[in-house]
Amino acid sequence: MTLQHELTIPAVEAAPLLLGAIITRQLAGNTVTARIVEVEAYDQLDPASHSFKGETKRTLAMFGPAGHMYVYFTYGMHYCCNVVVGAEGQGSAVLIRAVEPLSGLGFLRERRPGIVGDIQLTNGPGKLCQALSITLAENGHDLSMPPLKIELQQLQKNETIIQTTRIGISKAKDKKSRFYIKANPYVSLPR
DNA sequence: TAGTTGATCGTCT
DNA sequence: GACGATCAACTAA
Repeated sequence: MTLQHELTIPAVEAAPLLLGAIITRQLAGNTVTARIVEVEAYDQLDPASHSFKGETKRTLAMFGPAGHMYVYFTYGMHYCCNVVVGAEGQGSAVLIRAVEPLSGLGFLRERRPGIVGDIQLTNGPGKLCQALSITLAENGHDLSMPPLKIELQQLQKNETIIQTTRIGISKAKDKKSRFYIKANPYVSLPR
């Protein structure tokens, strides 16, 4: 079963599946691993989704095959990364909102100078992209291959998935498309 | 501690 | 020419 195959399902089903998945990032001789603890589902029927208005040059990767990366740049200074899901051409993706660093903490701190605690390194979409050095260069990358890889994992027995409303956007705020692991300290919080 | 705003640019209208 | 799936610094109280 390939990653692409496992993720060829609707975004709302792929989102909980991606919780607990392990990200392996190799960069400049360093290997960093992290676990996904918070995600958000987007599909083409969602007014807040970049794919809502159809395929454009910018959102091209979002319409590609599942298991690839969709990276976009926003607010003039932040990148956000998504895992493309669903059938090719469908325009569904799951935004990675927060991860829990497992190894390579030193490298992450290096990427985010001035950050004190471990939690603030990766508890937000813009933050984790900076920490993992994810930019437009990773747009469209196949996530079953190094240097950026995702492997699905079972959650621990004592971990629970919470589904709730979204954060940080103005359109379709009330959709319950956000999923996170209950009581995980690395989950981003409402402001 | 809650609320506001500046930074900064690719993409779309 | 306006805006955004954000973040952090600042202000007021």
